[in-house]
Amino acid sequence: MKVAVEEAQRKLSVYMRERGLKHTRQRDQILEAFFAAGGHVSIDDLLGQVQERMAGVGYATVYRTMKLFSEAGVAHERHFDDGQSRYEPVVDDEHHDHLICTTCGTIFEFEDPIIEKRQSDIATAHGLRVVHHRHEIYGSCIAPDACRHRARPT
Amino acid sequence: MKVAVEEAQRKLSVYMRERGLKHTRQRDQILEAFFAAGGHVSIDDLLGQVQERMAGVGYATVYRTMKLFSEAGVAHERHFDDGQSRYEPVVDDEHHDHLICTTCGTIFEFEDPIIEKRQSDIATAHGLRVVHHRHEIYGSCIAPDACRHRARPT
DNA sequence: GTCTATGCAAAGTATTTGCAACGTT
DNA sequence: AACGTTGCAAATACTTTGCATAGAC
Repeated sequence: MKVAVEEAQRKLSVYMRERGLKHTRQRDQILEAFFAAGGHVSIDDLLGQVQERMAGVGYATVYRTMKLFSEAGVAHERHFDDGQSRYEPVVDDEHHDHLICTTCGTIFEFEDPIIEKRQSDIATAHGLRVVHHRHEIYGSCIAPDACRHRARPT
Repeated sequence: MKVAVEEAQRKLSVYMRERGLKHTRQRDQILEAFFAAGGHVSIDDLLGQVQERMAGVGYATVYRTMKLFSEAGVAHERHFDDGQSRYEPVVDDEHHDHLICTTCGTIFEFEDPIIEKRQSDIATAHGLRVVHHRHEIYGSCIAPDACRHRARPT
């Protein structure tokens, strides 16, 4: 993970330098907290994490910063069924989709070449070239007891 | 289409009768406007259509009614990338996913057995049973000129 | 010193809810 | 008459924006 943050820091620095944006303490802290959080963090959660490192940071800064990170290509914004924006680190520009457990809320990631292939065939058949896609599978635990073990504090 | 509304009316009547809900003029009108709209209508658009038939209807009624329709199984709520809820009629309980043209906004529907199969295999591999899924492919027109022809007023 | 970033509070969106009046059964 | 429904306005949840001050370069 250390490596991932550093790569993101470099990528972000380049992006900011190119457009005369400034390096600030809050942007540093937000980036670190964001990568430390692992993935699929909501703004609320992230703000909480950031405030532990640096009191006084407000929502606006986190919102603005995450938007910046998305534009710089170091974060990806996601919208699942709960109506909040969630962000996940972009690592090596890899792509994946999500499988969400409706029992415990765990979010799994998956990537399936067959599905990807079908998608682009379907798009082509309609005269389109895939720009991006969203694919979320919501499922309930076959064995709820086992599922509970995977539960994480949202 | 005539047939579809009638089927929905029956389904809805049964649902309402079962729980002592009442038949009202606005529910009738909303159902008709909804089916007449074809599919993927936003609340705003639908309210506009309904008000042409019956002035004075407010947002709250349309929101509440569409929620009722979803619960009764005659409408399906969708959330695409524009941040508005859109609804589409449920016809014969069939399922489909969406392919959206980012050039002209046209929404195509598709259904692919191979993708469906992969999805349930992936869920099973993670100990989950698919409850529902969301699959949207966003694509840009390969031939924009041809694409424009398909454009529809939103 | 110039110009961007921050933090706060206010403003936006999209949607939901409380409540008195109304309509259905 | 009893109870669900409507329309309005207020409330809510999430996100964005205006603006004065603070900070980066």
